[in-house]
Amino acid sequence: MTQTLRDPLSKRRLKAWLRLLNVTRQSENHLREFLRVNHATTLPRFDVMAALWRRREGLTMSELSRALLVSNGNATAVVDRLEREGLVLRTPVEKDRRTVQATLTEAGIRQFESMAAAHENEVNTLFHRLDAEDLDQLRAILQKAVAEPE
Amino acid sequence: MTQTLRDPLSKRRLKAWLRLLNVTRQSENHLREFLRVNHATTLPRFDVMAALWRRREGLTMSELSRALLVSNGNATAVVDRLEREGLVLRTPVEKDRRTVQATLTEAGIRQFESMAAAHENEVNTLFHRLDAEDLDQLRAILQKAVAEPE
DNA sequence: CCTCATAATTTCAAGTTTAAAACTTTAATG
DNA sequence: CATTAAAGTTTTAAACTTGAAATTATGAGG
Repeated sequence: MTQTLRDPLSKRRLKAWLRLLNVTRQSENHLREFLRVNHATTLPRFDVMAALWRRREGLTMSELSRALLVSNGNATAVVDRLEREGLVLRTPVEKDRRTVQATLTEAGIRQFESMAAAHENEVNTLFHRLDAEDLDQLRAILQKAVAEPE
Repeated sequence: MTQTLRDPLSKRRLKAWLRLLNVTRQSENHLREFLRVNHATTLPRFDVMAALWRRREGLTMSELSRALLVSNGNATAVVDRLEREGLVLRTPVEKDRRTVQATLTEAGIRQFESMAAAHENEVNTLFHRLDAEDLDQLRAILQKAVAEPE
C-alpha cells in the first residue's frame, strides 16, 4: 500500500519483469530436466518437434525460427541434428529454390507423440496451483503486455 | 466460453505456459538487442553484474548460480570473462578455502550503474501497457505458480 | 538479357549453457 | 589420526545460441 506510493511504476515493472524471468527459468529448468531424464531429449529439440508437429505440412526454416523466436543459424543447427537422427526431413520447395520445408518424419511423429502427453502432464503439474480464473487473468495480462499498437 | 468447457484445465495450463514462454523470450530478445546496441554487452554479463551489484559484499559462485538459476559451470565461464576484463574480482575466503567471493570492481560498479537506469527505462517501455493493477495481479499469479507447499 | 536489391538459408566464430567428471577443502565419524 | 561423505569450484565435452558474413535464388527495372 505505502509501497505502491513510494514505488514508481517503472520500478514495479522492473520487478515484475524479474519475477517473470525467474518463474520462466525455473519452469524451463524443470522441463529440461524432465525431458532429459524421462525422454532423453532436450528443450530446443522438443520445441522444434512441437512446432513441426503442429503444422504437419511443414515449416520453412525462416518460419521455424520466427515461431520459436530464435536466430536462423540456431534453427539450422537444431534441425541438422534432428535430421541426422532421422526425426526431421528437409524437402526442397520447387516454387522457390531458396527455401526448404522442414517436416517431421514418421519416426519423428511417433517420438513426439510419445512425449507430448507426458509433457503436457508435467506442465499441468508444474502450474497446478493456477485455476481457471488465474489462467484467464494471466492470458489477459500477457496479451496486453505484448500488444502491438499504442 | 464453450472453449472453457471443451478445454480441460490441463490444456489451458499448457497454453498459458507457451504464452508465458513466448512473452519472456520476446522480452529477452528485445533486451539482449538493447544491451548489445547501446551498451556493447550481453544479457548474461548484465545479469551477473546486476546480481553482484545488489549484494555489494559479493556472492560465492554457488550463490551466484543459484540466484541466476544457471549451472555453476556457466557462472564460472561468465565470471571468467568479466574478470579478464577487470569488471569482476574473485577473492578467496579465509573461513572456507573451498569458496570464492565474487565482487564487482570499481570499474564494474561504474559500468553497471551507467547501464542500470537505461535498462530499467527499457523494461518500463517494454511493459508500459501494464498498469498498477496488472502488475499486482501478475505478481500474485506468479507467486502462486511457484509456491512451495501444496 | 543484365544488374541489383532483396530474400532464404547456411556457415562461421565467439560466447553461452548444461551435465558430468575431476579437484580441493571441509566436516563428521570411527 | 584415517577414512569418508559432502560441499564448492573448476574443467570438459557436447549442445545451443547469436550476429555477421557468405551463398544461392528470386524478382524488378533497365
